[in-house]
Amino acid sequence: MSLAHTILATLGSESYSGYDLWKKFSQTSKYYWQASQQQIYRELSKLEKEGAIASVLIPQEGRPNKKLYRVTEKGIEKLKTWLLEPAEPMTIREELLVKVLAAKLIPKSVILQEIQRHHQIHLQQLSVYKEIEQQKFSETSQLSYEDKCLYVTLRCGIRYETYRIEWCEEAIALLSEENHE
Amino acid sequence: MSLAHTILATLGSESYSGYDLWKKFSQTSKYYWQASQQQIYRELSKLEKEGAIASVLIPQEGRPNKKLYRVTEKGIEKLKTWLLEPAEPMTIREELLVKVLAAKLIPKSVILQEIQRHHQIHLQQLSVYKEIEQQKFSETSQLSYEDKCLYVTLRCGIRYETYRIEWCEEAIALLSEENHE
DNA sequence: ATGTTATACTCAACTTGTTTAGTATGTCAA
DNA sequence: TTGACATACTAAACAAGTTGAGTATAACAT
Repeated sequence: MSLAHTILATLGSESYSGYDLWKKFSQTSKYYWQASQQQIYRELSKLEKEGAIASVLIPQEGRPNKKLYRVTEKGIEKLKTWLLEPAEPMTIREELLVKVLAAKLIPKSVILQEIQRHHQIHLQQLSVYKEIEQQKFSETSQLSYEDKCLYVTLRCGIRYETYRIEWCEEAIALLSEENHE
Repeated sequence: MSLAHTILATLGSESYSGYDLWKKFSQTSKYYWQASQQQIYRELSKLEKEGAIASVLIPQEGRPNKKLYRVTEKGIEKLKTWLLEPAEPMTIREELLVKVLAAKLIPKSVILQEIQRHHQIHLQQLSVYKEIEQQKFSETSQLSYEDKCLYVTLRCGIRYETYRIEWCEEAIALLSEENHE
């Protein structure tokens, strides 16, 4: 859907190779869009074919050559057009919730451990985001509008992890109770 | 991915037609899995083909006939096997965040209005969930384990909407500031 | 010397998800 | 009586996402 637009937006500020984009997407961009390496390479060749991005081959010593991509005027226009369209709230697909929904079929300890595991994962991701917040956005009042936009996406990531953590804690508390009817 | 399992879990407690499932998925099941009518019908025929569910044709007067589906033993086994596997935290894909990321390319008012619109949508969804909470889960201490599982999924929906609402408010506050550097 | 990890990219098969178009019946309001 | 809406389902093309295999180079540790 908007992987193409995410790539265009990312290439707007800096040039990236497919591999760099993948690393960025699987690390810092985790909180707004995730994509696999193959998806990114495929999208890049599609975008290049339609002229939204252009590449230069960078010969490298000691490691494989790479293709550096940049957005073209056409790509900027495509991005702008999309930006003016309304964004739909994303559809929710929570695998863990489906498991909770059918939890009566398996031992309680299994589902509790699974929620506990997710709790840990989200705690860890939260600490990564908070680290970024401290290092890059400690003085909020002095950010440019562009940086504020970036910061707002990070805040969403932080709030997302917090929501997941708090839900895990509530779920464990509720399901651990022994006084079921 | 787990649409099939969501269907199996749903059919575990009650028989549904494809149409009924679609209504359930687009109304109350909004907070754990969403699927379109076509996706549900396709998944149903696939599940029936592999023997995980079975159907009976219910002739109806005054309206088209319908196929009522129920889970088979094989379906229960399939579900149980899946329940014992770990669930991966779902990938995040927030279209609105990608727009915020590239917001510098369009007038500030456009993005602020869009966030405002999402704020409204989530406020409304939250009130729907809170209504369900009041009507079905007002006395938490007296719920059976099975109902507690259901309640925990609703709590996730409530927390999700709250997280979105609070983020929208924070984003509007931050981006509205006039003292950018 | 061998295995592992990291860089950097391509191809193909497959499953999911979306979009659009149908078929058919009945209710209700303008 | 015409159109909109609700029920109930089917089909098919297309886009997006996943999984697995493969090519190639170089650094680093065992």
